Amino acid sequence: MDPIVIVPSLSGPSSLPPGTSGGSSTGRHDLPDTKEGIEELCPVCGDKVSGYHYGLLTCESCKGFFKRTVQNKKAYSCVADRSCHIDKSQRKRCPYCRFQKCLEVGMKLEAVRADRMRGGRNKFGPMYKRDRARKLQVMRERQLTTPRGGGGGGGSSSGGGVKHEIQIAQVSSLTSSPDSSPSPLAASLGYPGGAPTPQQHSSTSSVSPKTFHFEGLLTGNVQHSQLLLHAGSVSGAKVPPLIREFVQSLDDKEWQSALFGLLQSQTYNQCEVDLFELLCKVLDQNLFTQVDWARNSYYFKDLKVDDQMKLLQHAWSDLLILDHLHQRLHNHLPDESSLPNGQKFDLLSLSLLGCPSLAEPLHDVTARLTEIRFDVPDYVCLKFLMLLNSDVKGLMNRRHVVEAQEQVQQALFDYTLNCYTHIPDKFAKMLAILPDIHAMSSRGEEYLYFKHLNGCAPTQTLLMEMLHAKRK
DNA sequence: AATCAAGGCCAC
DNA sequence: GTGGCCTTGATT
Ligand SMILES: [Zn+2]
Ligand SMILES: [Zn+2]
Repeated sequence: MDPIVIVPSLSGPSSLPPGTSGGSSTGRHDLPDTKEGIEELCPVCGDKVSGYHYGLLTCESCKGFFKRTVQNKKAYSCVADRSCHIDKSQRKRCPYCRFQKCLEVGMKLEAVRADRMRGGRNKFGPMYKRDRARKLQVMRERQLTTPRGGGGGGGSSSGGGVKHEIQIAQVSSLTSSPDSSPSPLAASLGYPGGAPTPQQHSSTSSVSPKTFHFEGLLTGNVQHSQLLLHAGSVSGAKVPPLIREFVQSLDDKEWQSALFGLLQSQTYNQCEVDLFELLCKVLDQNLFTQVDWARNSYYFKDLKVDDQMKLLQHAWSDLLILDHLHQRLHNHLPDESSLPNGQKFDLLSLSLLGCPSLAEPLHDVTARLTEIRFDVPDYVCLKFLMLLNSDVKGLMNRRHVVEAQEQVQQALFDYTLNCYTHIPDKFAKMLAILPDIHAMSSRGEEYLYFKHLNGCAPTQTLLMEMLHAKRK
C-alpha cells in the first residue's frame, strides 16, 4: 500500500540540493575556504563529505548505507509519516527516510554495481570531474563578480580570453577526457556492427526488482536518462550510432543544475540584484559550459586551438540560443523562476540574449521547431552543425571541418528520413532554421554590446571577451 | 605512478 | 546494521 517513494526532485549532482546548502548547516562557517569545495557537508545527513559516491558528494556513512541498501535490496518502513528529519545524530533512526533522502538528493542506483566489481571508474567519472570544474567556476564567479567589489585592479590584459579559456581547460584538465570512450565512437563510424561497450547498466539488469521500492525507482529513474530514452524510443533502434553517441555525450541535468545553482548563489542573502547583470552571469556560465562541451566534442577536439577559437567565436551565441531552445522544448525549462530573494528571473530572456525585440523571432522559430517535431537527436546535430561551420573564414584545417559537417549532415539526414517519414522536408526545414537563429544571435550580440557600452554588463567575463573578439 | 570511487572488511 | 578504513583497478 505504500505509495512508492519516487521523488523526481530537480536536484542534479552539482549545485545545492533543495534542503541543503549553506543555510541548513548547523553552524555558519565564516571563512569558506577558497581552496576546497565550500559545501563539504553531506546533503543527506550533514556529516563531512568524503568524496563523490553514487553520483554526488556524500559522507562515508551514507555511501555505505546506500550501498548496503541497494546491494541487499533492503525494504525499510517508516513508523512515522515518512518525513523523518535526517541528520548526523539521527540518521540511524529511520533507514526508510534516510534512503528516501538519499534518492531525493540524487544518489544514483545505477552506480551500485550488480556484479560487485571493484575499483576502476564508471560512467559517472567524467561527470564528477565536470562537477568539480563547475563548482570551481561558480565559486570563482561568486567572489569575483560580487556587486561593487573594491578590487578594481583588472591587471590581466583583456586579450586572449577565449584562447586562455581553452588552454586553461586543457592544462588544468577540466575535462581532459570525453565522457564517452573513443572506441565506441570510432567503431560506430567504421564498423556497422557496433562496439563492445561493457559495463553500462549492470545493476539494473541483475538486481531483480522484487521490492516495491526498487520497482518504482528503476522505472521512475528517468531523470538523467530522460533524453536517452527519448532518443532510443523515437523509432526503435533507428537512431544512427553516431547520433546516439552525440546524445549520450550530453548532460542536460547538469545544465539546469548549474543554472539554478548560479541563480541561487547569486541572490542568496541579497535583497535585490540587477537582473540584467544576473542574466549576463548566467550567459557567461552557459558560455563556459559551451566551451567545455566543444573542447571535448567529437571532431572539434581534433582541431588546433586557433581553429577552435574561430569556430567558437562565430557560433557561441547561436549555440547559447539553441541550448536554451532545447532546454525549453525538451527539458521543461520554465519561462521564469523565482529567486531566493523574492525577485523573478525571466528565463525566457536567456533565449533572447536579453534582447526583448527578439521575442517574436524566437516565438516563430519555436513554433517551426515544434511543428517539425524537433527532438533531441535533431538538437545535437544542429549543435554540431552550428559549431562545425566550414564557412568560417581563416580556418587552417578547413577540410576537417568540412568532413565533419558532412558526416553530421548525413547522419541527420538519414535519421530524419528513417524516423520522420511522415514529416515532409523535415531535414531541409531544420537546416533552414539555422540562418534564422544566426540572425537572432547577431542581433542579440549587438544588443549585449550596446548594453555593455552603457556599463550595464559585468566586465571581465568570457561573454564580454567574445563580444569584443568578433568586433576586431 | 598517482587518483579516487566502488566494493570489502570487521570491530562496534 | 553502522561506519571508518582498506583493497582494487580503470583512468590519466
Ligand atoms: Zn551522510
Ligand atoms: Zn521515517
